[in-house]
Amino acid sequence: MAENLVIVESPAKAKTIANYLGKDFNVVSSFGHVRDLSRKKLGIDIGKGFSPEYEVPDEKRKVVAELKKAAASAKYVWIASDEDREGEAIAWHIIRVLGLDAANTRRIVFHEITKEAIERAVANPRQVDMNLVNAQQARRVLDRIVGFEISPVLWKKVQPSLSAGRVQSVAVRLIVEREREVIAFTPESAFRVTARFTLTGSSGDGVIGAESTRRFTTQKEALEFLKVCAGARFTVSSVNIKPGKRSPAPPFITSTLQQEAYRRLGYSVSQTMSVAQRLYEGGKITYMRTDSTNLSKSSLAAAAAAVKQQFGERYSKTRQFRTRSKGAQEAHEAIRPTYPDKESITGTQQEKRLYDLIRKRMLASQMADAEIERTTVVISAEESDVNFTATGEVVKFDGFLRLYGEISEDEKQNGEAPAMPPVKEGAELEYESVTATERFTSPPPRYTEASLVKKLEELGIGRPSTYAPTISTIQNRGYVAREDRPGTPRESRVLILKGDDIESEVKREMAGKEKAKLFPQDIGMIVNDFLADNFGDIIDYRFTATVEEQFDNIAEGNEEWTGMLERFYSKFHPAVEKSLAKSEKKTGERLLGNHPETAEPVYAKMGRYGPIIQIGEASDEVKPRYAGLLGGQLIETITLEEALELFRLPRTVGEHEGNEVIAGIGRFGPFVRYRSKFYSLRKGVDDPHTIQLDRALEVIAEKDERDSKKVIAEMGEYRVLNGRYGPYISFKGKNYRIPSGSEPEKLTPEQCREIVEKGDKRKRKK
DNA sequence: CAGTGAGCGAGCTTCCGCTTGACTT
Repeated sequence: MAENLVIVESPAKAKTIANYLGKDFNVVSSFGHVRDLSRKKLGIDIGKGFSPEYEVPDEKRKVVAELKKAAASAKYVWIASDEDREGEAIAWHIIRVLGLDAANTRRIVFHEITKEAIERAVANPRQVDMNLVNAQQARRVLDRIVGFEISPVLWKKVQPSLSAGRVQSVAVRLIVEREREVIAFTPESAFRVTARFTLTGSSGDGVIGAESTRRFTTQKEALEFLKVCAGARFTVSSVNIKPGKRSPAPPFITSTLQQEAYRRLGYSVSQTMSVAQRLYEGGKITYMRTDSTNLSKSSLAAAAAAVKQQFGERYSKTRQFRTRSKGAQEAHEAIRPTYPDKESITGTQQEKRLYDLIRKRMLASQMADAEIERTTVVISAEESDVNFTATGEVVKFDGFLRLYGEISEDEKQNGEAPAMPPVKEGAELEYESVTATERFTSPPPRYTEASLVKKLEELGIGRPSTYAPTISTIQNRGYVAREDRPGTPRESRVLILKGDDIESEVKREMAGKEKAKLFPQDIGMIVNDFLADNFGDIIDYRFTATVEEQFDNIAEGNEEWTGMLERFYSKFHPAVEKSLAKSEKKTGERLLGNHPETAEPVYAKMGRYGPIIQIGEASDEVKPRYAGLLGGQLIETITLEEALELFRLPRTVGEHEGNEVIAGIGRFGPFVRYRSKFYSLRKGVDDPHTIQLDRALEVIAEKDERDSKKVIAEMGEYRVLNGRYGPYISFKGKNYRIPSGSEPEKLTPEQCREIVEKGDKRKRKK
């Protein structure tokens, strides 16, 4: 038995370290925290100095038992959890849960997993830092109090099962406020003038694309300018060549990896994390939850060697980046390939692409700046004081761009800045065309998952391990949804001057088209407004930064952690009491106007099952009429006309064989109903408002046909069915997968029974 | 699962951060 037991947080890390430490060390993992506050109860005795009641959760029992056993047979226990607030607390909890003796327990830390770093750590053990542990306890207890005291207020005042918290509520607030900016935005248009010039005569040849230095607010002004341009003599009035350079971005941390994987590969935040997790477990990359851009010495050397080997000496430049994010705890390295010289890996397509991105970003960060020559040409005509400018870019030395090109939003739209033909001052030009295009200003952009992470990180809210879960939480609670929008058609006017003729055109474009953007939902807006009214301090963007400062004070030993909580709670708890004392329930009710025929009031508000329109006031005599809002409609913005439109459904389409055919829109979209069976209508194909009986019957027949094919075979209680994931067996309300290789049509009842029994066994193992 | 609800009441929901499974009928 090994004399030494080393406990780290992650099993993948344990495996690597074991290789460096050799036979005398048994390296095991705690799988993160081993205990926490009770899941059900508040778990804090506020009256007794905020004393926390910790429990080992069920799923951690096994790990703890194994750790205990391993510790009992070791002479020395080394706890090598991360060197940050959470890591220190993990170490302390392990000591308490395992009942370890301080005398033979050693706390060690390392920031990178290299032989040298680990040997240095082992040579310098220390004790658990209780100040740091207390800072974590303060953080934990504060988050629990905020979450577990505000959420029940929401259950009473808004809706059951809702939640609020220091991180998620700010995330929702960002999205709600951005949406309101978009709603309040009115686009303005102006005419942007571009021209294509050709060099003439002795000036050489080539084409230059240029843009006017002025924009014109009205079509009339734009037209007048084009008239001035017609027949004007254009010359190059100045040529300015400026050298410039571009530097590579730092290697990835969690938030930048999520952003780039979204931008370049289209991965969602959670997708990126799970692919990265697999790469990490396979030993292909370093740890993927990190806020540090630091690179280990050995990886810098490996990267330099790889760059020199692939591109030559001139391309290599060793750099170390300073971490810039707020509140970074820097317990790990940047995300990089374990072996930077390894160009590709085996794995799924997704894994290969993400690895490639991580590797290129890291190697590029160790490459030389790109050298660029930017040419700006000013073109003018005597007839007008409005000039044209053209810019061209020539890459003199590509440096890191060779490996990791940039894609800015501009470049995505316009492509690379065009190359410029060589021109001299005074060169004469002729226009091929001059085009005035009406352009509209855009509202501030809605958040994507990735840009929300970026914003949260800027505000210092949340940690690398929580970005992805937070985004899931606010979607699971129904506060926000990731949606596409087709946009609305908009006309843009275009004037084109060619020769002496000016033509006008109207271009149709889609305004406000969105893909995978985060949209607030009604319940998110109502909860946000409720929190803003009652708990403004908590959802203030600076709240986390303020408490983080206090946690830092505790960590440095300058403040008692219970004192800090005392001060916080003495202000926070009265706000909870006050919000409970207010009797009204928040439904976000909004009066849209009065019904044009009956003059009854029409309201938009939150119902038990979602947002609804209500016509009429509820009383003993009057029973109001209700209709649900459609996807994309908001209580805040729906108009009276749109609201009344909703009452045209459900409608009777007609009668077939003595039964009514009804069309409507339900929780899962538009449908027709026939003999109490529902048939979904495809968006963009059939509209429940207008669908006719013959078409409705077609839809019904199609689905009945599909359903009849659903049953492959029926053998008493066993039914072989066709499902979303292929054929399966249905037995007593439970479903079972059919092993691959067997033909579902030819299954016998005996084979079915076997499959079901095997399936049940698998389930029971869990 | 396809409507926005009788009445009453018990029981439930919830945080953030550290980790990885199990599970895809």
